[in-house]
Amino acid sequence: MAKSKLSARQENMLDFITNFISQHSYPPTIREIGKACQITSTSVVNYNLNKLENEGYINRMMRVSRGIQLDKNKASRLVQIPLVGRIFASEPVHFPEAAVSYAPDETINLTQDLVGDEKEIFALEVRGDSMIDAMINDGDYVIMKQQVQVNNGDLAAIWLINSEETTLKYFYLENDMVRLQPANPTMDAIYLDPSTVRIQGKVILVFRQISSQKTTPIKSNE
Amino acid sequence: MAKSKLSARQENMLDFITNFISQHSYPPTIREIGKACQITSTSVVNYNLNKLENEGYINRMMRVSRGIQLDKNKASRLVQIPLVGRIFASEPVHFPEAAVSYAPDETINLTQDLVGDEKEIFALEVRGDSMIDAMINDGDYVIMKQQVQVNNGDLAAIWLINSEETTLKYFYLENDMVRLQPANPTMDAIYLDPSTVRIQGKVILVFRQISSQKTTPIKSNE
DNA sequence: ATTGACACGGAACACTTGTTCTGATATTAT
DNA sequence: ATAATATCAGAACAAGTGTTCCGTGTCAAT
Repeated sequence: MAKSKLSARQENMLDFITNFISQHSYPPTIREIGKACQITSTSVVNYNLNKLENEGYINRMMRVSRGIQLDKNKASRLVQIPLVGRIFASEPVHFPEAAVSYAPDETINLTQDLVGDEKEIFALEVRGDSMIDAMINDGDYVIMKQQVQVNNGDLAAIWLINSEETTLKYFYLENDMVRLQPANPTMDAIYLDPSTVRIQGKVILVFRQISSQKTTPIKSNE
Repeated sequence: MAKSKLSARQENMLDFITNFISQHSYPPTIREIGKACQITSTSVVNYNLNKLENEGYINRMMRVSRGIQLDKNKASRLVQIPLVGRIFASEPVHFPEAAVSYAPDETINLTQDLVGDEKEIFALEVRGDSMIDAMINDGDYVIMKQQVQVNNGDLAAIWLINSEETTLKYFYLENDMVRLQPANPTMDAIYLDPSTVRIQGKVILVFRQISSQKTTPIKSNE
Protein backbone atom coordinates (compact mmCIF):
# COMPACT_ATOMS: atom_id res chain seq x y z
CA MET A 1 0.00 0.00 0.00
CA ALA A 2 2.49 2.58 1.13
CA LYS A 3 4.93 1.12 -1.33
CA SER A 4 2.95 2.64 -4.16
CA LYS A 5 4.66 5.92 -3.39
CA LEU A 6 7.98 4.52 -4.53
CA SER A 7 9.18 4.93 -8.06
CA ALA A 8 10.47 1.97 -10.01
CA ARG A 9 13.98 3.23 -9.45
CA GLN A 10 13.45 3.53 -5.74
CA GLU A 11 11.99 0.05 -5.58
CA ASN A 12 14.98 -1.20 -7.48
CA MET A 13 17.34 0.53 -5.10
CA LEU A 14 15.53 -0.83 -2.08
CA ASP A 15 15.69 -4.33 -3.49
CA PHE A 16 19.39 -3.99 -4.16
CA ILE A 17 20.12 -2.64 -0.70
CA THR A 18 18.19 -5.46 0.90
CA ASN A 19 19.95 -8.11 -1.11
CA PHE A 20 23.34 -6.48 -0.68
CA ILE A 21 23.03 -6.43 3.07
CA SER A 22 21.90 -10.01 3.23
CA GLN A 23 24.85 -11.03 1.09
CA HIS A 24 27.57 -8.86 2.59
CA SER A 25 26.14 -8.11 6.01
CA TYR A 26 27.11 -4.51 5.57
CA PRO A 27 25.25 -1.89 3.57
CA PRO A 28 26.33 -0.68 0.13
CA THR A 29 27.86 2.69 -0.64
CA ILE A 30 26.12 5.28 -2.74
CA ARG A 31 28.31 4.43 -5.69
CA GLU A 32 27.69 0.72 -5.32
CA ILE A 33 23.97 1.39 -5.38
CA GLY A 34 24.36 3.57 -8.43
CA LYS A 35 26.35 1.02 -10.33
CA ALA A 36 23.88 -1.75 -9.55
CA CYS A 37 20.88 0.35 -10.47
CA GLN A 38 22.37 1.98 -13.56
CA ILE A 39 22.52 5.41 -12.01
CA THR A 40 25.58 7.30 -13.13
CA SER A 41 25.33 10.15 -10.70
CA THR A 42 25.90 9.82 -7.01
CA SER A 43 23.67 12.79 -6.44
CA VAL A 44 20.73 10.95 -7.92
CA VAL A 45 21.33 8.00 -5.66
CA ASN A 46 21.57 10.39 -2.77
CA TYR A 47 18.39 12.07 -3.91
CA ASN A 48 16.44 8.85 -4.00
CA LEU A 49 17.93 7.61 -0.76
CA ASN A 50 16.49 10.69 0.87
CA LYS A 51 13.16 9.85 -0.68
CA LEU A 52 13.36 6.36 0.75
CA GLU A 53 14.19 7.80 4.12
CA ASN A 54 11.30 10.23 4.03
CA GLU A 55 8.97 7.39 3.24
CA GLY A 56 10.37 5.52 6.20
CA TYR A 57 11.93 2.64 4.34
CA ILE A 58 15.45 3.32 5.51
CA ASN A 59 17.37 5.35 8.02
CA ARG A 60 20.44 7.25 6.94
CA MET A 61 23.36 8.18 9.10
CA MET A 62 24.71 11.43 7.82
CA ARG A 63 28.37 11.53 6.87
CA VAL A 64 28.76 7.86 7.67
CA SER A 65 29.98 5.55 4.99
CA ARG A 66 27.49 2.81 4.28
CA GLY A 67 25.28 4.51 6.82
CA ILE A 68 22.05 2.93 5.68
CA GLN A 69 19.75 1.05 7.99
CA LEU A 70 16.76 -0.84 6.72
CA ASP A 71 13.54 -0.17 8.54
CA LYS A 72 12.56 -3.73 9.20
CA ASN A 73 8.91 -2.86 9.53
CA LYS A 74 8.65 -1.32 6.11
CA ALA A 75 11.62 -2.28 4.06
CA SER A 76 12.00 -5.95 4.70
CA ARG A 77 10.56 -7.55 1.70
CA LEU A 78 7.15 -9.00 2.07
CA VAL A 79 6.31 -12.24 0.42
CA GLN A 80 2.73 -12.44 -0.66
CA ILE A 81 1.50 -15.94 -0.08
CA PRO A 82 -1.84 -16.89 -1.54
CA LEU A 83 -4.23 -18.53 0.84
CA VAL A 84 -5.53 -21.24 -1.42
CA GLY A 85 -7.67 -23.33 0.84
CA ARG A 86 -7.88 -25.46 3.88
CA ILE A 87 -6.19 -28.58 4.92
CA PHE A 88 -8.30 -31.38 6.32
CA ALA A 89 -7.14 -34.66 7.62
CA SER A 90 -9.80 -36.38 5.60
CA GLU A 91 -8.63 -35.43 2.14
CA PRO A 92 -5.39 -34.78 0.25
CA VAL A 93 -3.98 -31.31 0.21
CA HIS A 94 -5.57 -29.39 -2.59
CA PHE A 95 -2.90 -27.32 -4.25
CA PRO A 96 -3.86 -24.75 -6.83
CA GLU A 97 -3.37 -25.15 -10.54
CA ALA A 98 -0.46 -23.34 -12.14
CA ALA A 99 -0.48 -19.60 -11.79
CA VAL A 100 -3.81 -18.26 -10.69
CA SER A 101 -4.54 -14.85 -9.34
CA TYR A 102 -6.15 -14.60 -5.97
CA ALA A 103 -8.15 -11.99 -4.24
CA PRO A 104 -5.90 -9.63 -2.32
CA ASP A 105 -7.67 -10.39 0.91
CA GLU A 106 -6.80 -14.01 0.39
CA THR A 107 -3.07 -13.47 0.59
CA ILE A 108 -0.91 -13.71 3.65
CA ASN A 109 2.05 -11.40 3.80
CA LEU A 110 5.13 -12.53 5.61
CA THR A 111 8.62 -11.17 5.53
CA GLN A 112 11.12 -12.95 3.39
CA ASP A 113 13.41 -13.76 6.26
CA LEU A 114 10.67 -15.88 7.75
CA VAL A 115 9.79 -17.96 4.73
CA GLY A 116 13.10 -17.95 2.88
CA ASP A 117 13.60 -17.85 -0.84
CA GLU A 118 11.28 -20.64 -1.78
CA LYS A 119 9.07 -19.87 -4.72
CA GLU A 120 5.52 -20.98 -5.30
CA ILE A 121 4.52 -21.39 -1.73
CA PHE A 122 0.97 -21.48 -0.51
CA ALA A 123 -0.85 -20.88 2.71
CA LEU A 124 -3.42 -23.33 3.99
CA GLU A 125 -5.65 -23.00 6.97
CA VAL A 126 -5.78 -25.99 9.21
CA ARG A 127 -9.22 -27.32 9.93
CA GLY A 128 -9.96 -29.71 12.73
CA ASP A 129 -7.94 -31.00 15.60
CA SER A 130 -6.49 -33.95 13.76
CA MET A 131 -3.08 -32.31 13.38
CA ILE A 132 -2.71 -31.99 17.12
CA ASP A 133 0.04 -34.60 17.05
CA ALA A 134 2.03 -32.21 14.89
CA MET A 135 1.47 -29.48 17.46
CA ILE A 136 -0.75 -27.80 14.94
CA ASN A 137 -4.27 -26.88 15.84
CA ASP A 138 -7.51 -25.82 14.33
CA GLY A 139 -7.18 -22.34 12.94
CA ASP A 140 -3.45 -22.43 12.46
CA TYR A 141 -1.97 -21.46 9.16
CA VAL A 142 0.55 -23.62 7.40
CA ILE A 143 2.89 -22.28 4.75
CA MET A 144 3.74 -25.08 2.38
CA LYS A 145 5.53 -25.76 -0.82
CA GLN A 146 4.20 -28.39 -3.11
CA GLN A 147 6.74 -31.06 -3.89
CA VAL A 148 6.76 -34.80 -4.31
CA GLN A 149 10.06 -35.29 -2.56
CA VAL A 150 11.32 -34.06 0.75
CA ASN A 151 14.56 -34.40 2.63
CA ASN A 152 14.93 -36.44 5.73
CA GLY A 153 13.87 -34.35 8.65
CA ASP A 154 11.47 -32.12 6.75
CA LEU A 155 8.06 -31.58 8.17
CA ALA A 156 5.98 -32.96 5.34
CA ALA A 157 2.36 -33.17 4.33
CA ILE A 158 1.75 -36.79 3.55
CA TRP A 159 -1.29 -38.53 2.14
CA LEU A 160 -1.71 -41.94 3.65
CA ILE A 161 -3.24 -44.03 0.95
CA ASN A 162 -4.50 -46.83 3.12
CA SER A 163 -6.14 -44.80 5.81
CA GLU A 164 -7.08 -42.05 3.38
CA GLU A 165 -5.94 -39.13 5.41
CA THR A 166 -3.51 -36.25 5.28
CA THR A 167 -1.00 -35.95 8.06
CA LEU A 168 1.77 -33.54 8.92
CA LYS A 169 4.81 -35.30 10.26
CA TYR A 170 8.55 -35.25 10.11
CA PHE A 171 9.65 -37.49 7.30
CA TYR A 172 12.51 -39.95 7.41
CA LEU A 173 13.37 -42.64 4.89
CA GLU A 174 15.23 -45.37 6.74
CA ASN A 175 16.08 -48.82 5.44
CA ASP A 176 13.45 -48.71 2.72
CA MET A 177 10.84 -47.82 5.27
CA VAL A 178 9.23 -44.47 5.81
CA ARG A 179 9.25 -43.26 9.36
CA LEU A 180 6.75 -40.54 10.15
CA GLN A 181 7.62 -38.76 13.33
CA PRO A 182 5.05 -36.59 15.08
CA ALA A 183 6.26 -33.22 16.20
CA ASN A 184 4.89 -34.07 19.58
CA PRO A 185 7.70 -36.11 21.05
CA THR A 186 5.47 -38.00 23.41
CA MET A 187 3.81 -39.70 20.50
CA ASP A 188 5.28 -42.59 18.61
CA ALA A 189 6.48 -42.65 15.07
CA ILE A 190 4.71 -44.78 12.55
CA TYR A 191 6.49 -46.88 9.99
CA LEU A 192 5.04 -47.41 6.56
CA ASP A 193 5.96 -48.89 3.26
CA PRO A 194 6.94 -46.12 0.85
CA SER A 195 4.31 -47.28 -1.60
CA THR A 196 1.56 -46.45 0.86
CA VAL A 197 2.46 -42.79 1.31
CA ARG A 198 2.36 -39.91 -1.09
CA ILE A 199 4.41 -36.84 -0.27
CA GLN A 200 2.49 -33.73 -1.10
CA GLY A 201 4.70 -30.97 0.11
CA LYS A 202 6.86 -29.66 2.86
CA VAL A 203 5.91 -27.30 5.61
CA ILE A 204 7.93 -24.11 5.68
CA LEU A 205 6.25 -22.32 8.51
CA VAL A 206 3.36 -22.60 10.88
CA PHE A 207 1.82 -19.72 12.69
CA ARG A 208 -1.05 -19.05 14.96
CA GLN A 209 -2.73 -15.73 15.38
CA ILE A 210 -3.18 -14.76 19.00
CA SER A 211 -5.57 -11.96 18.26
CA SER A 212 -7.39 -10.20 21.02
CA GLN A 213 -10.69 -11.26 19.51
CA LYS A 214 -9.66 -14.82 19.90
CA THR A 215 -8.31 -14.57 23.38
CA THR A 216 -11.63 -14.85 25.12
CA PRO A 217 -13.30 -17.83 23.56
CA ILE A 218 -16.05 -18.28 26.09
CA LYS A 219 -16.70 -21.88 25.37
CA SER A 220 -20.32 -22.63 24.75
CA ASN A 221 -21.61 -26.16 24.80
CA GLU A 222 -22.57 -26.29 21.19
CA MET B 1 38.58 -23.10 23.55
CA ALA B 2 39.77 -21.50 20.36
CA LYS B 3 39.11 -18.16 21.93
CA SER B 4 42.05 -18.64 24.20
CA LYS B 5 44.26 -17.59 21.34
CA LEU B 6 42.87 -14.10 21.47
CA SER B 7 44.50 -11.36 23.45
CA ALA B 8 42.48 -9.21 25.79
CA ARG B 9 42.62 -6.43 23.26
CA GLN B 10 41.38 -8.68 20.50
CA GLU B 11 38.56 -9.95 22.67
CA ASN B 12 37.68 -6.40 23.44
CA MET B 13 37.65 -5.50 19.77
CA LEU B 14 35.53 -8.50 18.89
CA ASP B 15 33.04 -7.62 21.57
CA PHE B 16 32.86 -4.05 20.37
CA ILE B 17 32.39 -5.07 16.76
CA THR B 18 29.62 -7.46 17.70
CA ASN B 19 27.80 -4.90 19.77
CA PHE B 20 28.33 -2.17 17.22
CA ILE B 21 26.80 -4.23 14.45
CA SER B 22 23.84 -5.21 16.56
CA GLN B 23 23.26 -1.57 17.41
CA HIS B 24 23.92 0.04 14.05
CA SER B 25 23.39 -2.87 11.69
CA TYR B 26 26.55 -1.91 9.86
CA PRO B 27 30.10 -2.65 10.93
CA PRO B 28 32.40 -0.07 12.52
CA THR B 29 35.37 1.57 10.84
CA ILE B 30 38.91 0.97 11.94
CA ARG B 31 38.99 4.32 13.66
CA GLU B 32 35.72 3.70 15.42
CA ILE B 33 37.12 0.45 16.75
CA GLY B 34 40.28 2.16 17.87
CA LYS B 35 38.44 4.91 19.67
CA ALA B 36 36.20 2.44 21.47
CA CYS B 37 39.09 0.19 22.46
CA GLN B 38 41.53 2.94 23.39
CA ILE B 39 43.84 2.24 20.49
CA THR B 40 45.32 5.41 19.14
CA SER B 41 46.80 3.95 15.99
CA THR B 42 44.78 2.70 13.10
CA SER B 43 47.61 0.40 12.18
CA VAL B 44 47.27 -1.43 15.46
CA VAL B 45 43.59 -1.92 14.92
CA ASN B 46 44.37 -3.14 11.45
CA TYR B 47 47.02 -5.42 12.86
CA ASN B 48 44.65 -7.03 15.33
CA LEU B 49 41.86 -7.24 12.82
CA ASN B 50 44.15 -9.36 10.72
CA LYS B 51 44.78 -11.51 13.74
CA LEU B 52 41.07 -11.95 14.23
CA GLU B 53 40.69 -12.86 10.60
CA ASN B 54 43.48 -15.41 10.75
CA GLU B 55 41.82 -17.02 13.72
CA GLY B 56 38.59 -17.16 11.75
CA TYR B 57 36.54 -14.83 13.86
CA ILE B 58 35.90 -12.31 11.15
CA ASN B 59 36.20 -11.87 7.43
CA ARG B 60 37.68 -8.71 6.02
CA MET B 61 36.93 -7.18 2.67
CA MET B 62 40.05 -5.45 1.52
CA ARG B 63 39.74 -1.79 0.64
CA VAL B 64 36.11 -1.76 1.62
CA SER B 65 34.99 0.66 4.27
CA ARG B 66 33.41 -1.12 7.19
CA GLY B 67 34.30 -4.32 5.37
CA ILE B 68 34.08 -6.58 8.38
CA GLN B 69 31.93 -9.66 8.49
CA LEU B 70 31.45 -11.64 11.64
CA ASP B 71 31.93 -15.36 11.29
CA LYS B 72 28.67 -16.47 12.79
CA ASN B 73 30.04 -19.85 13.71
CA LYS B 74 32.87 -18.48 15.74
CA ALA B 75 32.32 -14.84 16.44
CA SER B 76 28.66 -14.58 17.18
CA ARG B 77 28.65 -14.35 20.87
CA LEU B 78 27.51 -17.42 22.62
CA VAL B 79 25.51 -16.96 25.72
CA GLN B 80 26.22 -19.62 28.25
CA ILE B 81 23.03 -20.44 30.00
CA PRO B 82 23.27 -22.56 33.10
CA LEU B 83 20.92 -25.48 33.21
CA VAL B 84 19.84 -25.15 36.78
CA GLY B 85 17.14 -27.72 37.11
CA ARG B 86 13.84 -28.94 35.98
CA ILE B 87 10.45 -27.42 35.94
CA PHE B 88 7.54 -29.45 37.27
CA ALA B 89 3.95 -28.46 37.34
CA SER B 90 3.77 -29.60 40.93
CA GLU B 91 6.19 -27.15 42.44
CA PRO B 92 7.38 -23.57 42.00
CA VAL B 93 10.24 -22.89 39.68
CA HIS B 94 13.45 -23.32 41.55
CA PHE B 95 15.77 -20.55 40.54
CA PRO B 96 19.39 -20.65 41.64
CA GLU B 97 20.87 -18.49 44.33
CA ALA B 98 22.95 -15.52 43.26
CA ALA B 99 25.99 -16.33 41.22
CA VAL B 100 26.91 -19.96 41.35
CA SER B 101 29.22 -21.77 39.06
CA TYR B 102 27.95 -24.76 37.22
CA ALA B 103 29.52 -27.73 35.59
CA PRO B 104 30.33 -27.00 31.99
CA ASP B 105 28.18 -29.86 30.78
CA GLU B 106 25.30 -28.25 32.55
CA THR B 107 25.30 -25.16 30.43
CA ILE B 108 23.37 -24.58 27.26
CA ASN B 109 25.04 -22.38 24.70
CA LEU B 110 22.88 -20.30 22.46
CA THR B 111 23.79 -17.37 20.29
CA GLN B 112 23.01 -13.95 21.58
CA ASP B 113 20.70 -13.14 18.72
CA LEU B 114 18.40 -15.89 19.88
CA VAL B 115 18.14 -14.98 23.51
CA GLY B 116 18.75 -11.25 23.34
CA ASP B 117 20.61 -9.12 25.81
CA GLU B 118 18.89 -10.32 28.92
CA LYS B 119 21.21 -11.05 31.76
CA GLU B 120 20.87 -13.74 34.37
CA ILE B 121 18.86 -16.15 32.36
CA PHE B 122 18.53 -19.81 33.17
CA ALA B 123 17.63 -22.98 31.37
CA LEU B 124 15.15 -25.41 32.79
CA GLU B 125 14.19 -28.79 31.48
CA VAL B 126 10.51 -29.44 31.33
CA ARG B 127 9.36 -32.59 33.09
CA GLY B 128 6.02 -34.13 32.54
CA ASP B 129 3.21 -33.46 30.13
CA SER B 130 1.48 -30.88 32.24
CA MET B 131 2.71 -28.00 30.11
CA ILE B 132 1.03 -29.44 27.08
CA ASP B 133 -1.46 -26.60 27.09
CA ALA B 134 1.47 -24.26 26.54
CA MET B 135 2.54 -26.41 23.59
CA ILE B 136 5.53 -27.39 25.64
CA ASN B 137 6.28 -31.03 26.18
CA ASP B 138 8.29 -33.33 28.31
CA GLY B 139 11.95 -32.94 27.48
CA ASP B 140 11.71 -29.45 26.11
CA TYR B 141 14.04 -26.81 27.38
CA VAL B 142 12.80 -23.44 28.54
CA ILE B 143 15.03 -20.41 28.75
CA MET B 144 13.73 -18.14 31.43
CA LYS B 145 14.55 -14.99 33.28
CA GLN B 146 13.56 -14.66 36.87
CA GLN B 147 11.41 -11.65 37.51
CA VAL B 148 8.39 -10.82 39.60
CA GLN B 149 6.78 -8.66 36.96
CA VAL B 150 6.08 -9.30 33.30
CA ASN B 151 4.50 -7.27 30.57
CA ASN B 152 1.15 -8.04 29.09
CA GLY B 153 1.62 -10.67 26.46
CA ASP B 154 4.71 -12.24 27.94
CA LEU B 155 4.81 -15.96 28.26
CA ALA B 156 5.26 -16.25 31.98
CA ALA B 157 5.94 -18.90 34.55
CA ILE B 158 3.29 -18.48 37.17
CA TRP B 159 2.81 -20.20 40.49
CA LEU B 160 -0.84 -20.68 41.23
CA ILE B 161 -1.11 -20.42 44.97
CA ASN B 162 -4.49 -22.04 45.34
CA SER B 163 -3.91 -25.07 43.15
CA GLU B 164 -0.25 -25.24 44.07
CA GLU B 165 1.14 -25.66 40.59
CA THR B 166 3.42 -23.96 38.14
CA THR B 167 2.02 -23.10 34.78
CA LEU B 168 3.37 -21.46 31.65
CA LYS B 169 0.88 -19.15 30.09
CA TYR B 170 0.63 -15.82 28.37
CA PHE B 171 0.00 -13.19 30.98
CA TYR B 172 -2.46 -10.33 30.70
CA LEU B 173 -3.58 -7.96 33.41
CA GLU B 174 -7.07 -6.75 32.51
CA ASN B 175 -9.42 -4.81 34.71
CA ASP B 176 -7.71 -5.85 37.92
CA MET B 177 -7.96 -9.47 36.89
CA VAL B 178 -5.20 -11.69 35.63
CA ARG B 179 -5.94 -13.53 32.44
CA LEU B 180 -3.76 -16.53 31.78
CA GLN B 181 -3.92 -17.55 28.18
CA PRO B 182 -2.71 -20.97 27.11
CA ALA B 183 -0.54 -21.06 24.04
CA ASN B 184 -2.85 -23.70 22.72
CA PRO B 185 -5.71 -21.68 21.30
CA THR B 186 -8.24 -24.43 21.65
CA MET B 187 -8.02 -24.14 25.38
CA ASP B 188 -9.67 -21.45 27.39
CA ALA B 189 -8.03 -18.72 29.35
CA ILE B 190 -8.39 -18.70 33.07
CA TYR B 191 -9.08 -15.60 35.07
CA LEU B 192 -7.68 -15.20 38.52
CA ASP B 193 -7.39 -12.62 41.22
CA PRO B 194 -3.90 -11.13 41.16
CA SER B 195 -3.39 -12.10 44.77
CA THR B 196 -3.64 -15.78 43.90
CA VAL B 197 -0.83 -15.83 41.36
CA ARG B 198 2.87 -15.31 41.76
CA ILE B 199 4.88 -14.39 38.72
CA GLN B 200 8.16 -16.22 38.76
CA GLY B 201 9.70 -15.28 35.48
CA LYS B 202 9.22 -14.88 31.80
CA VAL B 203 10.00 -17.36 29.11
CA ILE B 204 12.49 -16.14 26.58
CA LEU B 205 12.81 -19.19 24.41
CA VAL B 206 11.66 -22.76 24.15
CA PHE B 207 13.37 -25.40 22.15
CA ARG B 208 13.08 -29.06 21.52
CA GLN B 209 15.90 -31.26 20.40
CA ILE B 210 14.93 -33.54 17.55
CA SER B 211 18.00 -35.66 17.88
CA SER B 212 18.38 -38.88 15.99
CA GLN B 213 18.77 -40.75 19.24
CA LYS B 214 15.37 -39.59 20.24
CA THR B 215 13.63 -40.20 16.99
CA THR B 216 13.09 -43.90 17.50
CA PRO B 217 11.48 -44.14 20.88
CA ILE B 218 10.29 -47.71 20.64
CA LYS B 219 7.77 -47.48 23.35
CA SER B 220 7.94 -50.31 25.80
CA ASN B 221 5.06 -51.09 28.07
CA GLU B 222 6.86 -50.21 31.22
C1' DA C 1 3.63 30.44 -22.93
C1' DT C 2 5.09 30.56 -18.10
C1' DT C 3 5.78 28.85 -13.88
C1' DG C 4 7.05 25.54 -10.59
C1' DA C 5 7.90 21.07 -8.84
C1' DC C 6 10.26 16.99 -9.73
C1' DA C 7 13.83 13.84 -11.38
C1' DC C 8 18.17 13.49 -13.28
C1' DG C 9 23.37 13.88 -14.74
C1' DG C 10 27.95 15.72 -14.21
C1' DA C 11 31.50 17.56 -11.61
C1' DA C 12 33.96 19.14 -7.83
C1' DC C 13 34.87 19.34 -2.91
C1' DA C 14 35.90 17.85 1.70
C1' DC C 15 35.91 14.44 4.73
C1' DT C 16 36.31 9.51 5.72
C1' DT C 17 38.76 5.42 5.69
C1' DG C 18 41.82 1.45 4.58
C1' DT C 19 46.58 0.86 3.78
C1' DT C 20 51.43 1.25 4.30
C1' DC C 21 55.80 2.84 6.02
C1' DT C 22 59.03 3.74 9.77
C1' DG C 23 60.36 3.09 14.10
C1' DA C 24 59.86 1.98 19.17
C1' DT C 25 58.86 -1.21 22.94
C1' DA C 26 57.82 -5.62 24.92
C1' DT C 27 58.11 -10.53 25.00
C1' DT C 28 60.19 -14.92 24.13
C1' DA C 29 63.63 -18.21 22.58
C1' DT C 30 68.39 -19.57 22.13
C1' DA D 1 73.13 -11.25 26.56
C1' DT D 2 71.50 -11.64 21.88
C1' DA D 3 68.43 -12.34 18.32
C1' DA D 4 63.94 -13.07 16.77
C1' DT D 5 59.23 -12.28 17.08
C1' DA D 6 55.12 -9.97 18.53
C1' DT D 7 52.77 -5.82 19.61
C1' DC D 8 52.33 -1.10 19.38
C1' DA D 9 52.34 4.17 17.98
C1' DG D 10 52.61 7.88 14.79
C1' DA D 11 52.41 9.72 10.36
C1' DA D 12 51.48 10.03 5.67
C1' DC D 13 49.30 8.46 1.48
C1' DA D 14 45.83 6.97 -1.75
C1' DA D 15 41.50 5.57 -2.45
C1' DG D 16 36.82 5.52 -0.98
C1' DT D 17 32.76 8.10 0.10
C1' DG D 18 29.04 11.44 1.36
C1' DT D 19 27.79 15.97 0.15
C1' DT D 20 26.85 19.94 -2.54
C1' DC D 21 26.38 22.96 -6.48
C1' DC D 22 24.95 23.86 -11.14
C1' DG D 23 22.56 22.86 -15.16
C1' DT D 24 19.13 20.15 -18.05
C1' DG D 25 14.91 17.93 -19.19
C1' DT D 26 10.13 16.48 -18.15
C1' DC D 27 5.51 17.19 -16.86
C1' DA D 28 1.43 19.20 -14.96
C1' DA D 29 -0.97 23.42 -13.50
C1' DT D 30 -2.07 28.22 -14.33
